[in-house]
Amino acid sequence: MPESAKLPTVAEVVVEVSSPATDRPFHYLVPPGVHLGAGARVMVPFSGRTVEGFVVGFRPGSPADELKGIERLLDHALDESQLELARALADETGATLYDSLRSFLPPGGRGGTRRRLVAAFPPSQLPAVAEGVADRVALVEALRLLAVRRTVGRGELTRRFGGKTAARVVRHLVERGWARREDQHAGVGREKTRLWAVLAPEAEQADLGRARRQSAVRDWLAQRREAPLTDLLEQCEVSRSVVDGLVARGLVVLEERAEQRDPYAHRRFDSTSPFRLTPEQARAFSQIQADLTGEGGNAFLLHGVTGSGKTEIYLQSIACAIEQGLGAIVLVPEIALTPQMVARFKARFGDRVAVLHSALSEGERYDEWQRLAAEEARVAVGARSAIFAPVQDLGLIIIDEEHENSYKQEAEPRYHARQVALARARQSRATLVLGSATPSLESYHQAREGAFRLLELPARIDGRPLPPVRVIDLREELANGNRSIFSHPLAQAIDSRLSREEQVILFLNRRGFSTFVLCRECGFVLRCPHCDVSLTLHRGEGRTVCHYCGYSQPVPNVCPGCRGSQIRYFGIGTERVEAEVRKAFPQARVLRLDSDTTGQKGSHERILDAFANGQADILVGTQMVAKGLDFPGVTLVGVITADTMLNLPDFRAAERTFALLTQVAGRAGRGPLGGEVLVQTYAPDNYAIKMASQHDYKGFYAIEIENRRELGYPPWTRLAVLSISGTDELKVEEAANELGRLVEDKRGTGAISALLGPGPAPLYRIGGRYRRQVVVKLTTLEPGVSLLREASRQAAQTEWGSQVAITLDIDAHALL
DNA sequence: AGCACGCCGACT
DNA sequence: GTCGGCGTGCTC
Repeated sequence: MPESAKLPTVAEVVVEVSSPATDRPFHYLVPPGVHLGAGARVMVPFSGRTVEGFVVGFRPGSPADELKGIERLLDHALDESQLELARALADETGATLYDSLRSFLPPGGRGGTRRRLVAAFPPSQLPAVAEGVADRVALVEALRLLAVRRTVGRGELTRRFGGKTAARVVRHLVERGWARREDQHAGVGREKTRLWAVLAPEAEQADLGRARRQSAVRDWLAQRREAPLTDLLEQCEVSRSVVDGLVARGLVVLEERAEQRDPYAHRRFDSTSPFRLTPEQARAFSQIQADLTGEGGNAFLLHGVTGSGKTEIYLQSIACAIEQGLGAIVLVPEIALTPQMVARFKARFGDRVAVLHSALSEGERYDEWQRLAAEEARVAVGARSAIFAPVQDLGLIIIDEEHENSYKQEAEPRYHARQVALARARQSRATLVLGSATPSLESYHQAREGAFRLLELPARIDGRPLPPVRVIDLREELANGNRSIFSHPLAQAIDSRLSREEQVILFLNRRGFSTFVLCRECGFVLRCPHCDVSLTLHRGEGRTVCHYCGYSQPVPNVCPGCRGSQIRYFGIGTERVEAEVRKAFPQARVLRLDSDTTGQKGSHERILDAFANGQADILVGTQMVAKGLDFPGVTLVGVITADTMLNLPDFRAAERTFALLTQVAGRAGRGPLGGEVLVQTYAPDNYAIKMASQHDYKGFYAIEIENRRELGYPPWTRLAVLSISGTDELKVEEAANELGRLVEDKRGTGAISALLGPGPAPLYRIGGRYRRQVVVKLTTLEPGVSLLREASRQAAQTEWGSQVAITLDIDAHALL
């Protein structure tokens, strides 16, 4: 820390201006008497304004320094270890150091100023933009946005128009008086307060004369000295004015106290004890236990088939960590962070668990974060960003379903939770456990190379077999004249389950009713005006919807192309499956679980509870029904079409198909009645479908790892994607070509093994923005990341590059 | 990123 | 003259 000599100390500050040009420390004098360490959050003058920044280091002052001073110390938000991790994160992902540092602050309470634009005109009176005004198109678009939403974030405008145009548009709107800027300084502290009534010490004997209610309250309060005001009013059945009377007499004092919200206060969790482990579970657990109680720092890949009892191993490992005085982080995919999952952890560890996920309010998440920092809670359970949680003396990190895509953040900083977990575990000598029934190719490869220790659970607990999987060739069904969405075997299987009063899950990875609307006369297909996709019919809403940007329009009665009436709907979604089930099996009680039926808070839980309680026979759904659900009554799982994911133009298509089929198949036969799985497909010979039907992960891995080797895809290389997007097609193309040339120039170093593109992204247009990409295969991260960072920085300075948005994604997960 | 500065053409 | 639009360069 700085030692105040005669010359003032100079602090190195990373400012909250996240751009390549400002992604370096700036130097400021530390005012005398101010004590701050690395990681402090400060306000500093910067280019004519005051911005927030993080102190990342110090150097001694010199007489030659002509520096500005730090204006204000906000707090000591980060410590040295967090600084170190943030630096590594920035280096590995190409993100700015500021964005990386910010990840370690509590979500929601994250510092920084949120700049927003607020409409200053009535919604009905859209101001007219004069002809010939510069940026007219952008101005009109911004005004339309403001008219609808009334407030628009600065970041969104930047994404839409590019930095310079966005800045001009904002200035124009403000100067015309059509909008005003609003700077919301997001402080970290956002405590909820509650009024408490406290009895003054000399109050008890005071004569209150005829004030009957006041003396009643005084007597009630005398027994407990203090109580929350709301409780008092309720219990004593008096109004606030009675208490005010006591306050006026000086007998009671009202105090505002900070209160912690407990998001799970209304729920009861019956505590559970550890279950007896099977011999296989015990073998796996003992290795984790040995690391936790010994040296630590090892990484385990827990490859356990569905229903093999991975969660119980997690729970006992956490218990072991807590016994050692260590804390733990448990990551689960966002989609699996259901109340059922949380309940399992709460039931075992009670208040020592802090839950972090997006369904909590900002304040609730902040409180949970603080409970971890204060060591009141020792276990963080949450989605991706919980890997940054301030768990003290971290001893264990668990990533459940480690192959899940939701662990990859698709915004700056573009990290993968697994990669941050590895760095944190290394730093704290913590034990890392990656669990999955279908490990990512990357992780299994690491295990084979010896970087992870492989722990295997090849069988289900209680000796239950994995369900047999039957692959049904839809081409044959079609040849036999069956045009319905249920093959004969599937229809029969559903029928038999219904007659035996067993339960069925039907899975399809697409929501909506029909995936495209086509005119039989002229071939016109209804498309999104902003995106490169066809519109999906949502019959319940009577609209066709774009699944990428949310655009929707009413279902047309006649073809917009030829005015003909032969409009037909093709492609199936879950809404259609539900309708067909009701038609084919009118006696069945059907529930649907997808993001259309789970819009309201709690509806997800309601649907699952209803199914668990046997209030429905058939559950139709998207991936939501595939993950982590445990319904012993389900004896049949039907996959309506396995092909939807297989044909995506992405190098992970086979891996995703295999994983999803395995996961969904795993929902069957978890109870004593056993179960089976029927998979309908037009590609029964595809290796992903075949191997999934045989529950053969190793067989799938063997084929896929060779495919990846031949094509030079991960895990044999690190895949980086430079994306170029903008509203002007020509500018995007020119900028992409320029960027391609710049990357090509850097190939000589050997870090870049292959370069694909520049070319249009498979989804060429989303939300009115054209998208091109340069795909790069790296042999090593360093100097690969620096080279690509440099290329994108250079491209941003070119004529075209400055007018589009350029992003860099290291270890990109999808190429769409 | 966002601010100031300085150049340029179009107006009172 | 001078006002607003737009490119350029810099930020401790």
